[in-house]
Amino acid sequence: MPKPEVDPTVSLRLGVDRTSPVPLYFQLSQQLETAIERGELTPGSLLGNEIELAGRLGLSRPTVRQAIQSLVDKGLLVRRRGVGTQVVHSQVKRPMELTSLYDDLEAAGQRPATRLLANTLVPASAEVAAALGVAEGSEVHRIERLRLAHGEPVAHLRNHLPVGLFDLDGDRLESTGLYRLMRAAGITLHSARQSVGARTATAAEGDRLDEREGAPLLTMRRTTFDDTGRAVEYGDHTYRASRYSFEFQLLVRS
Amino acid sequence: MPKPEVDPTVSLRLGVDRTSPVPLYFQLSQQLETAIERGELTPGSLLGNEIELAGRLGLSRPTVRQAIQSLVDKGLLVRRRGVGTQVVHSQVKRPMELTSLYDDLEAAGQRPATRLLANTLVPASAEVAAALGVAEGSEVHRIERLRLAHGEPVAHLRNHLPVGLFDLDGDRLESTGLYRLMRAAGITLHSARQSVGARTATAAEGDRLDEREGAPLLTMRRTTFDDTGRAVEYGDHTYRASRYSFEFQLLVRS
DNA sequence: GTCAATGGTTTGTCCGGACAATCGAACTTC
DNA sequence: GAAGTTCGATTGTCCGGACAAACCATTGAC
Repeated sequence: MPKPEVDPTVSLRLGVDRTSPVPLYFQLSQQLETAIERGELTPGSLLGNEIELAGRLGLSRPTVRQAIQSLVDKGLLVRRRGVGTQVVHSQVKRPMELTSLYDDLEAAGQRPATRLLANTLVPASAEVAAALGVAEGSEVHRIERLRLAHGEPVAHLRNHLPVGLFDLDGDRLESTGLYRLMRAAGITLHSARQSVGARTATAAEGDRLDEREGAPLLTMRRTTFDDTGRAVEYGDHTYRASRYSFEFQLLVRS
Repeated sequence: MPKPEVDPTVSLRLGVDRTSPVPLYFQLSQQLETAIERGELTPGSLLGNEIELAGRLGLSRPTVRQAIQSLVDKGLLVRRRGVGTQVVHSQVKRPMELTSLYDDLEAAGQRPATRLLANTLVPASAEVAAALGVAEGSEVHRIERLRLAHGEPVAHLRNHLPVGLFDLDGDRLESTGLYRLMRAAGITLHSARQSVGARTATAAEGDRLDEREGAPLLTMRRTTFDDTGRAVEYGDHTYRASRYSFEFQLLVRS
């Protein structure tokens, strides 16, 4: 019985534009990714071997491998030596990224809004100084914001930032997220150290978030670093557990 | 004024063993990683250009690049075109991985223990069936465990698993983590979809975890998939917020 | 003094080739 | 029929080279 299993990439309109400044491997990986998203490459199907694929596209094998590897890193493909490359049966949504709550809510169609509660300079407490790597008592920015979705409070965000990093404009703080402002100021975010916990609301916290005293809160503390290793932000956030939870995908790094 | 900034890798004892079955790029990346951990490569220092490094080690540039790239992916190094490769000023600990609580506690020296509360076969509820991709009402394993650290309860773990995946031995469930058992059974874990939230404890939950009713709990729901896309586990866990929080590192994928 | 042009350094991308390691299936042997 | 063997297929690793793109410091022009 002949196996009618053909390389599913042959029917795809794959092809690269060599006049484009976009790297070839990136063009290919994007085309493959959209094909997977659209279901044109069905989960579990083999991809056809690299050498043949390279020949058909007029690319070298290293270039094709680079494209495939980037999708393997994203968790969309799985390679097996001696077998081939398969599309993962994916419930894959998105790995946990370093995004701001604002972008998350906006992507979910939740119409985020921000109410700026405070934007001042304060002496750094011991905790803040340790996180930001500055001297205790030295001046740092302190921002407090209330984040709303559909007009309802979702989270209380308190952030401390070193001075002189970029312009903290009150208007812009209300119209977008902090991370977007930092990126726009030329800061390259690199990594963050996070701690997620829970506690019950005090009376004051309850007032702020429209919850009762004793209501469950999700807490997140985060120190963010840029690619030079500087701490650029320290955040201490509380979320209404009734309105928010962290959703994310984890990949096994092998 | 002359800059005495020399390539710090020259003083390192770097070298590869070509008779070893370990890939050359892996040998190099490990040597670099340990050098960074030991502080022999200080944060912020340049690494010396790839071509010269390759020549010194008797390797090709692609191999050296592969080694460096793996450390960039781990967040230990940063590359800049026209500048060089720098060691990140790292607070880097560990990116969020797909680990079991058992391993986490053990790594932290917390002497974990497990009390097996239940290990039965039950018909799948709608929620479990949807998560595991089986028919509602079909039989699935149900495990309930209490996780202790230093003899104190830390978390209540309820897991559902499809039948026929591997042998669920009660003794082994008490002596190690679930993920270790799965890996030992030849299952290749690939990814997981997680949701982290908070709520207050009911009276029954309080009893189990040695907390009062109304105490804050951290909740985590997780569906884990293997590399074929099968759901291999669905977990519904509650942690004592007073004793546990999630600590992890996030990297910006660029 | 300030700004623009220049050039050197370094990483980014891409090529073509070679051999090894691993997997699965077909085949052989008992 | 079952177990071991062989073999083709596919990815993993490694090499050497070439040019492009981006960054930084220096130089030059105004």
